[in-house]
Amino acid sequence: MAGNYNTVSKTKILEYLEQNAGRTVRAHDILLHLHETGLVVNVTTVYRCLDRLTGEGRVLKYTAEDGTQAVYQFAEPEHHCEEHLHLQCIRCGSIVHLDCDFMDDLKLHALEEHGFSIRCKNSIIYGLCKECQA
Amino acid sequence: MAGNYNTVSKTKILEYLEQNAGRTVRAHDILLHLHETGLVVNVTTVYRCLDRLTGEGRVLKYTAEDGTQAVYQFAEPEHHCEEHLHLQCIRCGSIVHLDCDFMDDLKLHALEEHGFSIRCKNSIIYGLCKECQA
DNA sequence: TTGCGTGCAAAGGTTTTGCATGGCA
DNA sequence: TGCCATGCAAAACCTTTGCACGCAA
Repeated sequence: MAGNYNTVSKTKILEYLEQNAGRTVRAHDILLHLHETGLVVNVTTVYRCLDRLTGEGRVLKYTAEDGTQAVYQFAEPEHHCEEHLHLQCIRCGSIVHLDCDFMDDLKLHALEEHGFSIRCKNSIIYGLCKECQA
Repeated sequence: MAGNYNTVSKTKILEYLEQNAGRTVRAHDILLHLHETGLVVNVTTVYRCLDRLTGEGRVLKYTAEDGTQAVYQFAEPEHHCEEHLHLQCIRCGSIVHLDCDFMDDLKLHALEEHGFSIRCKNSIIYGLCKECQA
């Protein structure tokens, strides 16, 4: 089974994602960070670790607003990120978790009024956060 | 100013998008369709026409669920697609317009409770449509 | 005639794959 | 020891760019 081994690369990548839990990061950011801390890994390894972490549900994968590359976000275990939507600021990249009662209203409305069953995985709503609306 | 000229390519591309208004299509789909109808155009032209149409607000651009490529959708002029979110079925690709009063509630909730100002452009929520929930 | 649109070829960027080697348990 | 993870190089893939030519208005 994949993802069984806890290697240095995988651990360090998850740590970095956890430190940046409030935003999304690109594969390139991770690579740069690892190199800065003295851990020389290959891009391929970064992608493969991210795949495993995504498969384990410990990391969420989205697409950057420009659509040119994938971005990754730490999935805080106790936050149940698979069950609510995320809002991302197009200026600073910060993430807002829509983990409130309104999320239930939204799911219910989509289902009852539009016959649509929302899957939060991969979904992302863009906009501007409080700080960036100036 | 860009987009002034109404060329055959641009017209045919918009027609195809209008015929498929209920779903999103990829640049490759457009190219294939044009070739099938006997109009031989280059991929570059397809991308450039799509850019102009997107700039004019006549076409919406998203990212496919897998994040590997861009998808395009006809923006029905009278529907004000810039003002509401869209739900897309991950099985059949069909699009549901969230153009109802609930959309106002959602915008208001995001703003008042999370300080977040939603931009519908590029945003897409994935899930399963009525027909595909079986 | 002016300037935008197009085709072609090439490059750009991110992500994936094959194969041999290295490392975890 | 057995299997998974990694590095390296190359490929795949979508998309963009430069330049010369063609076409719309």
